[in-house]
Amino acid sequence: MTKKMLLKDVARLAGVSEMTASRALRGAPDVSKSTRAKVEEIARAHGYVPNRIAGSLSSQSVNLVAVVVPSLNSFVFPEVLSGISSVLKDSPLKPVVGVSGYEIDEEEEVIREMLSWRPSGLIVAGLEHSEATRRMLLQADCPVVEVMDVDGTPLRHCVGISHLQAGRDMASQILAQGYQRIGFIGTKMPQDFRARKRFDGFVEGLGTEGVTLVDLEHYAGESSVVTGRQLTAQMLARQPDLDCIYYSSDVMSVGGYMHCLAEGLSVPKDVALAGFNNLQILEGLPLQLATTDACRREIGERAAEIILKGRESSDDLPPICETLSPRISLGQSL
Amino acid sequence: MTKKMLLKDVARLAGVSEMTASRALRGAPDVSKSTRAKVEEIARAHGYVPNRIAGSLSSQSVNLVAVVVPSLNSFVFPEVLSGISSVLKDSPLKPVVGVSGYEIDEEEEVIREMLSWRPSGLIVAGLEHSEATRRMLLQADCPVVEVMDVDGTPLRHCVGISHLQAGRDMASQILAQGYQRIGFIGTKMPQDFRARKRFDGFVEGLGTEGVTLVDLEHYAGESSVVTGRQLTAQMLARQPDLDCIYYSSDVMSVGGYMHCLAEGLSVPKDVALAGFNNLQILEGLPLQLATTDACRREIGERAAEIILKGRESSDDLPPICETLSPRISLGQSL
DNA sequence: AATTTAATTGTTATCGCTAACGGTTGCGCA
DNA sequence: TGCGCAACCGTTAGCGATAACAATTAAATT
Repeated sequence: MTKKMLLKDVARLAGVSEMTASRALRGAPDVSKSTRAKVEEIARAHGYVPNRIAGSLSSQSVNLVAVVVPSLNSFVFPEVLSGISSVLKDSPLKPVVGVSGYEIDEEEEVIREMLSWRPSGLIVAGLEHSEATRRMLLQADCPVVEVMDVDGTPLRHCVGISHLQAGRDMASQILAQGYQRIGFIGTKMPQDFRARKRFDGFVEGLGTEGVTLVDLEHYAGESSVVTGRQLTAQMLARQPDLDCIYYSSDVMSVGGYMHCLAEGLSVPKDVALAGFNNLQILEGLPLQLATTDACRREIGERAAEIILKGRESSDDLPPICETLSPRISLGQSL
Repeated sequence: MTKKMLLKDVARLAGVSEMTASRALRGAPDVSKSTRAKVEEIARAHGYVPNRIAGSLSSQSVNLVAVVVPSLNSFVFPEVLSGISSVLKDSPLKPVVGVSGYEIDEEEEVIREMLSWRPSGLIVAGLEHSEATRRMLLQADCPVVEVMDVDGTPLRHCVGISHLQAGRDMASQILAQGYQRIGFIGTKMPQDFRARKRFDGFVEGLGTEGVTLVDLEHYAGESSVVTGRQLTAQMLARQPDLDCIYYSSDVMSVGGYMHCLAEGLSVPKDVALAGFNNLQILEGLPLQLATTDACRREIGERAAEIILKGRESSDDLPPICETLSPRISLGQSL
């Protein structure tokens, strides 16, 4: 009870060999009911916690799934995680999260760290990686799933939506409502490739109708309500006759809406607003803001299913690429 | 390049012993510049990723800090994490997050899993654990820090605030503003011990002035803006003459505020609102909502510092308990 | 030149657990 | 009685790295 218990201690106290104790505690077969009970009893009584470092080294298997996301503050990845967890729930696998901070070099470091633990699978947000990261992922002897985005060349497996298309679709919806003087406000712009793709798709979509952006703000920091509010205030000050703003995230569009509330502007009469992600935060607002559902939870679920599938089949899984269809909801702000 | 590289492969290719290769790659001293360069070059060229499972078993040290929190959706723990990360940044330690879902049994399982990896430290939210968890934590041969809450008996180290006091303080502030018909809305109530303590402190605080709660809602699900809005609507329908509502979280008070905006109620004239946590989401609102800063980031930082300190000193750290002082901000909603 | 001393590199022995395989026991059935 | 087959349990040999110590070389000192 005092010093750290090892398997051999449990075995000795139970009067069996280490191997039998190991089998008993792991729920492996070939152990009689009675000895299993005795071993379990002793282990519990002495607070034995198996050393998975040793166990994993020996069994050459680690029941962890590495999940690498850019941020945990952005409200978007916790939902992906929760999709992953729910699928992994009734399997021996557990998700482990790493955060890359929207930095491609940080991502490399995090992924190297993750892979050094030899996980049973790896799920990473995005298709853009450093060359070294790409090599690591290709050589990793576990299934690797790139998620969120399908605009690009997946290494092998991939689950996501087309952000280019999401941008285009929102553009066509906005144009269909008759808006003409349109602005865009985005955050993390150089680094957030998906936001960038939505922007590109949006501009392209406007272009097909001969419309060009009236104003544009690319903010380097992370999304937040207050940032959305400030940038909206600035943009409307610059362009008083703007009639619609598309934001890189709902967090920002909520900020824009807050600005309108504070200034007594009517949405969408004075200015229309649209965001992206369909975050939960939109739900309680007095006005339903337009957004595109990014299928975050489902992406997590599908990715986890691929990992599970890869574990079952001994040989390599054929490449899987699932493109989900995001749903636009116009709400009352367009 | 094709098959998985081991240290011995790197060593062979570099024409040195495994030990030298190991030293070179770990940046250990006693390796000549030239051989170090050669080894590093070969490792990089072949995409060698060290096996930390083996390394950790051998060195009997794992550079991970386990962090167990109830949830990642609640907007509150990511900030604690970020405090932890920032302190761990320039140390070899890396945080690993586990989620207990506000369930004491789930927490036990997650902590057992975490400890089975023999981390260098463990940070866990809350002071309430199952008996088995308590035993595990006492026996763990790494520093354990309980965070967020100081109302109770810490196992050893502890960093947090008094939620009882936070509740009392908010009560006295509210009473000082002259409110008398007061309601409380809380979520995760049976399981979220800290919300419960704030509630208890709040009721006690009101009691010292002879005031009792007019209405009370204990919602089982997680906090969200929309839930806050709905419960507020219901409560105000039941108690039209309520003049103030205290919420278990800012997420909920924002929902209450949204209800007021939607219904054209004036805050605080028609009803005053107060939340807890000082979440970032409060920042962009048209009206500053009253709240108490829970010192989340600082709690994370202090906890991480204790872990680092514990690593340095070979012998056991004397128990440390840091009680931070939450700051109330009245904003414009009281 | 002989001998320290420091700088490098190699050898050996684990780390704690589990895969693989080898025994032992007991029972059914011919 | 004796063979075959489960059911159970033990022995041996690593898993891939590193700590600790031994050995070698090179540089420095007397």
